[in-house]
Amino acid sequence: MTEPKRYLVTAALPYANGPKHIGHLAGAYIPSDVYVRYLRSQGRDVVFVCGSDEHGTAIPNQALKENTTPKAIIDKYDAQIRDCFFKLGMSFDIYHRTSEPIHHQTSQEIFKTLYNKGLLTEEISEQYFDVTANTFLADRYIMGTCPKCGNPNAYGDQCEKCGSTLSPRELINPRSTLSGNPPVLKSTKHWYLPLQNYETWLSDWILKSHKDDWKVNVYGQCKSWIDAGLQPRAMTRDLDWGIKVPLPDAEGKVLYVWFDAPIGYISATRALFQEITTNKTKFATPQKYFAGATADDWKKYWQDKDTKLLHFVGKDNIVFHCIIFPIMLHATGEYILPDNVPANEFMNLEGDKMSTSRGWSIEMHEYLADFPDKPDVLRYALLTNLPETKDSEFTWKDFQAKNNNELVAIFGNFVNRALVLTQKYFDNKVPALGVLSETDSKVLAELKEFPSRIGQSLESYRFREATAGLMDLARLGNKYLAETEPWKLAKTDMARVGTILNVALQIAANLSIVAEPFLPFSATKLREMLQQSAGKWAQAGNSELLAVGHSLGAPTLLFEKIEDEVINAQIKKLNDNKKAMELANQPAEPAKPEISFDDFQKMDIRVGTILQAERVEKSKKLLKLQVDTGIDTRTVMSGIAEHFSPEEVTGKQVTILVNLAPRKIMGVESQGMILMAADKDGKLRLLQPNEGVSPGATVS
RNA sequence: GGCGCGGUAGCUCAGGUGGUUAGAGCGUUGGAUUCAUAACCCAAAGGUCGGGGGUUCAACUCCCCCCCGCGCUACCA
Repeated sequence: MTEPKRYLVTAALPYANGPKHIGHLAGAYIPSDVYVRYLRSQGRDVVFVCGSDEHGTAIPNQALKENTTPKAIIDKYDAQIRDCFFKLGMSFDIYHRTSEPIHHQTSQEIFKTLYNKGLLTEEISEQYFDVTANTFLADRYIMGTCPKCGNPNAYGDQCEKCGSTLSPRELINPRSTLSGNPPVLKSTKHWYLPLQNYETWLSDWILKSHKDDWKVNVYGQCKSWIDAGLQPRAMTRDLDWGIKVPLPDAEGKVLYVWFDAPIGYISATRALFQEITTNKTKFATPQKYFAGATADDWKKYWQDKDTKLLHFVGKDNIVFHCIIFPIMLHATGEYILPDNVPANEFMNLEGDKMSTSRGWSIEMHEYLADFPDKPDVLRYALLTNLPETKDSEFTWKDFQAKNNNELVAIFGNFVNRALVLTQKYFDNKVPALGVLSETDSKVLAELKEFPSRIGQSLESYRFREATAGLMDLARLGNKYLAETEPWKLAKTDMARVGTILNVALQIAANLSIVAEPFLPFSATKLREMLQQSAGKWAQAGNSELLAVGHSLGAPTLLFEKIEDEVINAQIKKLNDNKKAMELANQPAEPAKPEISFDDFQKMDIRVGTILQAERVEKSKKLLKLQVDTGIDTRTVMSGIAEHFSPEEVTGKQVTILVNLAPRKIMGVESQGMILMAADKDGKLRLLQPNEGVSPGATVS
């Protein structure tokens, strides 16, 4: 395998319309970070970019929902995601934003390049337009009756009841979800990228040259798309949020978010080199290769054939990173193509698909709030169970087990044993190495094998296997101690004990190097314990990392156990969250059959005041109320005792139906009915006039 | 409906181009041990590899059909 001159690694740009969850981490971010940290440890020239994706229709719509501006939305979620990534140890050289001017510029340049080359086609089509909101509507924002099953709440792209895919024009009685009004058809012009023109080229590139080195799930999905035949795809949208189409006759039009988002990788790289050359490094971790870099050096990473470009994404992104973006890059004639797109599948959670909107997810910021000192535990739990070949499953019990049985019991325990023994017998100094026994030699020989084996797994994007390799190294240490039993020899042969502990400590020192890409925080902690400077991958496997007589730091615990209560609380939180979201998302009760005005007129509804309230014996639900109706003072039995105490309703104005036929309830005659609003969760609320009115005021 | 990816021990998952007794971790059981966050170490039990056909001397691995899960897509491969 010939080693590339340099690497450019991208991690999917998170969409800044909401918080991101651990499924996103497992899909793209954690693996990419491990990979990059490994490359850096190898001394390779690598740039690692990411950033917030801040355009598209969902952003202004989220703003509408949160009653704020699109800018406020992206600022909020960009800051949140950025902060979480930092706390989880994501080592981007730059975390950029697609709202930055340099990205607008880059995207427009690429659009213009394609346009000037005559590679874009113009088409005029009729699209639904919301007159009140003064905007064209994306398919998802149009609802109507499904032509196939009659579901009145089908979306413009799909009916979720019968599952059929729709186009907005098929909907019966379409309405805009923004205003609720029926939209009108309006013709509009857009620029399309004729993907079908690149079929042969794409087929050669993917189906022929990457048949063996791309993952089957990625290859299969690409093949499916290519075999299906590609269609022209609109690269512009009617929207006032995004990157302006850089053409004279394009008022009110922006670039399609999927056109500009992947270009964000390029902009981020440009911005990185601008920052390096102006010494503004905020979230960057520049490397020695950047010495003497110029602002134009980003081009080496995007245009030089000796650069290995890698896109880490989740499976929902495969088509954009393997088909559309490469076609864009290829069409410009200026850019290199990805060497690989090691996309992962999805990670499910406790038996169900992760979904922020359904409340069934573990958001990054929530995890960090609950486990602020445990970023590595999450990294490890995800790494050992990445959805590399198929959808995988995250459970809290498994998270606990991975922590308690592996990080604590194997990794942390081994380090602790080696250090505590050294402290006990050798005053915390690395003891001398004597004559090696057969066991020692065997262990040292095995130790030597680990770094390259783990490295090979990483270079083939087998992160689970690599992570298992790391833990196996700690196992080797434990096994070595169990076999040599230095605590027994301490009574008779201290020199031998020294040799054993020297070997054990060298294994621990190796762990700190090999663990760094996977568990960066713990690796640092371990280095501090060993009083060891950061080591490079090339040194790993070496059994002389720690010099004889070297003083060690105080042994502390690398990991701590996580108790059942903590895990149970998380599971409960998850279920509570889901229930809350179910309620919030539950549709309102369907309307009752129509009635006439006369029917309504028959009801005599008034505002009354509760003068007295008392509990009713043997009844959980009933309160016995004395209500001043303006006409009289009467007794009303009301089933609100589970929601209100007598004290809190006394003196309150309420809405009362006064001409309801009297009825005996629990032996007491109830003369009327208090009207209540029942929320989706069954909780009751009083209906009160917004200002006090005199008792007996009629309601109509 | 079509296409893609999956369906392997109780659980989470590995198993290039078909070939001796199908693997790992966890869990379970037994043993050993006490330096260590009762952790470590050793060992055992556990699978008709979704179901049914076929090719082959030989199939978890190739072909066909069916069932299930996930994803993509739509008068269309």
